[in-house]
Amino acid sequence: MALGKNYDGQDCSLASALEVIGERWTLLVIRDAMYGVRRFADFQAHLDIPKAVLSQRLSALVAAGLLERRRYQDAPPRDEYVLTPVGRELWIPVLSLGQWGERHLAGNGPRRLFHHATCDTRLDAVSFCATCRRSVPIEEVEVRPGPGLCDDMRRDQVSLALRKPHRLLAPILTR
Amino acid sequence: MALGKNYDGQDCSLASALEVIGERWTLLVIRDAMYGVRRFADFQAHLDIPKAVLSQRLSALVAAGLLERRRYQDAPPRDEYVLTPVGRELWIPVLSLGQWGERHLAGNGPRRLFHHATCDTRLDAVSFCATCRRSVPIEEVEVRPGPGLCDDMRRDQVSLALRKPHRLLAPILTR
DNA sequence: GGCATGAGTTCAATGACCGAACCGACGACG
DNA sequence: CGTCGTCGGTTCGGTCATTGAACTCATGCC
Repeated sequence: MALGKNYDGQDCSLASALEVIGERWTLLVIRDAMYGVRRFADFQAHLDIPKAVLSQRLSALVAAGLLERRRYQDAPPRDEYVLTPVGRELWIPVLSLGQWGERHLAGNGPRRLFHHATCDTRLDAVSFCATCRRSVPIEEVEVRPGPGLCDDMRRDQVSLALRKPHRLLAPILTR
Repeated sequence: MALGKNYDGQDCSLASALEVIGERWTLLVIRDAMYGVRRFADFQAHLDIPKAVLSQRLSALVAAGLLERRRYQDAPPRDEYVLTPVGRELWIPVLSLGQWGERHLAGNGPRRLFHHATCDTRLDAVSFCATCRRSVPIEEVEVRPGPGLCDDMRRDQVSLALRKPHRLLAPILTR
């Protein structure tokens, strides 16, 4: 059976989710949007993704309501892409999946550490703050470079910006 | 840039995870293995997945250490596929992603409910039991049909088995 | 006017998915 | 013994998705 773009025949919520975020590159685009990437060129440079694929993914995420397109300049017309509240709620699945990858696959120690921005506590794999004893929404999370982040790696502006602690969702303004 | 099967060039744990579970169908296979599906024919019938794709996915998951292949019969030789502890640890990402899909995309109410098998409490989107005040591992979870599950749907043996409460990981033995 | 930049679009080659058919090794049955 | 059914695949050619490279358009700047 053709799974199809819309996962016909699969009667479950997971399939519905995969229908939106299951294509190649999509979850990485969402992850970058969580870091605060907003501009086409920044997504493209940081992910090194083919432009045609990025264009299609961004449009699909806008159509699905996970990103919204915002005009940031009129002449020439320039749009940026910002996570909606629906998109933001993917924070826990994205975090927990990344932590699973880090624990079982990655090696070299954690590349990114996620902290509760207000009390500085490092969060667990489901964004739980042990100090405040509550789950922390993405709006209150700060990402920091971890010991596994190599210094000789990416030179795009987003990678450079993420070498310092950075509040999630805060725009990474590269120009 | 070619993302490649091994997500070359992506320096992050999420990409490592997607390298293993990011292909079409893979996460649905893992989800079925969590329900207790073990036999090739059962995965195939429940998911209605092309056999060649299923065969490749199962082999890849075995190679990656998420599933193990077990001989359940010698004449003729017959293997089944069982989640390893590494595969089981995908429970939270899979659950939270499914809950996101249910909340924002699915409609018709929840098709599956997940309960703490020992105290009967319904679990939240990160498998937290509010009664016991702890996160519940997959080994202690029971899946039940929810109000959104249609009675006129799938007729494969796995779907029929899941119409009753069923302990996760417990083998669904259809023959 | 020429060049650089940003946000794409186009296109042909390659790889992944898919439906359909097929295969081999049994066990069951008449 | 021969035939059929079942299981766990394998094969194959057509369709779709991804990709690298080139290109386009609309600006602003020098």
